[in-house]
Amino acid sequence: MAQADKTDFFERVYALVRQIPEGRITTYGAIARHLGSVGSSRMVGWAMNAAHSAALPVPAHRVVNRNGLLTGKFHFGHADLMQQLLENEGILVVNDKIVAFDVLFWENWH
DNA sequence: GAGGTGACTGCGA
DNA sequence: CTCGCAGCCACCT
Repeated sequence: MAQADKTDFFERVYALVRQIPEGRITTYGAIARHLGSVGSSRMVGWAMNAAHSAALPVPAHRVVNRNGLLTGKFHFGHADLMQQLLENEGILVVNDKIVAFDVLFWENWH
């Protein structure tokens, strides 16, 4: 299976994000930590950038920063799109920030 | 081959 | 509480 190298890195991120149930969210640090690279949190965000080219849809709107702030909302094509997607799943967002984000925080990968 | 950038995080002042 | 700096790894020019 020596076909995917660094591409596998993105797939790992996509896999984790897709495993997030509807109405739940996670953080870049949690994903990076699960990947085994806590300091590579930036790579997680970069993987999301490639998510736009992903064959399957990646609920990147469920991924926010450590503060629960919609940092990547600007990359969804529209600044309010990410918030609309979250609200559409029952997640309340105020000031581009997720309410009770620590409660909705998904980290069941452990 | 080298430099710069980036959807982050943590710690110090 | 707010602001600034350094670390991290992959991609782009």
